Amino acid sequence: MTGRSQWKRDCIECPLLECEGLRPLDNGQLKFMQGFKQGEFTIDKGTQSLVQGSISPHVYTLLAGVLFRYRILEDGRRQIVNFVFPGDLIGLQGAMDDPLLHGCEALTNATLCVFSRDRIVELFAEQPQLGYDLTWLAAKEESALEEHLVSVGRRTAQERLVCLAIFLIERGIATGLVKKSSLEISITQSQISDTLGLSLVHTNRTLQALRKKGLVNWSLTRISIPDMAVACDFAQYEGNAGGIRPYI
Amino acid sequence: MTGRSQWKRDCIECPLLECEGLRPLDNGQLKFMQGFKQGEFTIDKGTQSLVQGSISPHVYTLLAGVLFRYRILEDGRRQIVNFVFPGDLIGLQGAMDDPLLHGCEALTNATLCVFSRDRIVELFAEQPQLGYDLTWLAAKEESALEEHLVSVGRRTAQERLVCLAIFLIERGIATGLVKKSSLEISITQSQISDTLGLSLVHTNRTLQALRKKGLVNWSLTRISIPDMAVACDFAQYEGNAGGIRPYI
DNA sequence: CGAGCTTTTGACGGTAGTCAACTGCGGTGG
DNA sequence: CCACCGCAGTTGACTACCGTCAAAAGCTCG
Repeated sequence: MTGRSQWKRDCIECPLLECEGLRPLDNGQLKFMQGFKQGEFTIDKGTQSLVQGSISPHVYTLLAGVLFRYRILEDGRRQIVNFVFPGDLIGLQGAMDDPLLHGCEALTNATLCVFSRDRIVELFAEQPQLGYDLTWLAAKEESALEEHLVSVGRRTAQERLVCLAIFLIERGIATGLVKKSSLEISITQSQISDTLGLSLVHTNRTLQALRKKGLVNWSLTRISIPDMAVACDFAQYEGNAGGIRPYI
Repeated sequence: MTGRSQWKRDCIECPLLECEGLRPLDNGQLKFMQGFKQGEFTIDKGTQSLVQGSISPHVYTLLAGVLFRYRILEDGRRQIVNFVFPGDLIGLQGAMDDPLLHGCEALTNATLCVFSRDRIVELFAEQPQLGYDLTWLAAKEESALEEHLVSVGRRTAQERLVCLAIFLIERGIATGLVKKSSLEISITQSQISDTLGLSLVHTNRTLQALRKKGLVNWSLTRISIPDMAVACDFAQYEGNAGGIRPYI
């Protein structure tokens, strides 16, 4: 795990408490989490956090920033599997006995909250509601992956791009990252293509086509969708990545 | 929910207790599950169980048989998202407040164990270990979906087919469905193509090519892999769908 | 100003999709 | 009993979406 280690901020000051899209913890839960929390650390944009293949003794909650998770095949082909927004949990799979099958890279500078995987069992025993929330998060993640799978398996290149844009914007809205209906985030076309199972060149051409159609404007630093309803209709997107989520 | 309703078999007689790949429940857990269980029912091969879009008041554990889960777009395009083997949980997402985004169809005659979603909270409160197991299952499912996503996004048609075959056989072994190193199950080529994001015709041709290469033999009723090591190598498959799983 | 990354563009090729017809098999019913 | 139907699989011809290769143009940064 790379990154600069930091002080241990109190959970009462947790930045996620002010996040619109997240259901805040109650006092008892905060107190428990305070003891559960091992610390925080930040990572810089572009750096790896979890590394594929390693067994991590930790679980993390993303406090700020955006990451993405990916898997890489032996010959280098990469598939980006999902994006991680504030409040999302990382490393749960690794915590469940198995070596980590995916890596994680930061799209922006980010800060993570660290928990010990060994003590997850305590969490279930002492805070059933938090255990339930953990399952909720896992189920939601599963649902997002399913939608993603539908895109890659059955949607055309243009539809995939539109779906991804909508998904990211919905998640951005829920986590307060969207301003003036556009999401400021740097995703390279190479990353987009690895997300959608397309080649870089084709991704580029498809993006241009969508700009021309006025469906999605996606530059290196910003995503915006002029008319969300039209876009959803075009891509046959129904998923709901918004809504209130629990966390930690 | 279609299907014939049945008597309520005791959990002590649960067929899953004898399944090699599943970690059996202890007596306390069995007792709890007995009260938690609402009944059983069977569905016939080819029938729908969960229906996309509905809100189900139940969660199910598959006791016998094999199902698959899928999502359908408005215009009819279908993506099969995963296969369900004995011991797997179904409907967790629906239980977590959201309308069900996928449907479920039986590949064989199957029998399901029914639980009430309302009482899931009790489970977390009274049986933390089972709550943990639930999360474990969700995390494992997530992991399987990721691997599937890598296939559809980044593997060639031949690799995808080989991966799927390996995955199904591994799961079949773990649940005792594999005999003489071949899995007897009826999956149509149409279903395969909807799983892998390919067209029906291309799936057919790819299957033939793999038969010719001697990598995978996949007929309407049976899947077998002559040399598992060679197949794994060919498909760059590392995932581990085997291993002991918890259930319920 | 040059190095390196990202985007863009052009040309070409191949994997995979579409359309369509035909075979084989099992079940149903006249 | 056999014609008929429906489903699954197979095959051929054609198309096109998308991948690969290659090169150039913009940008950022040291």
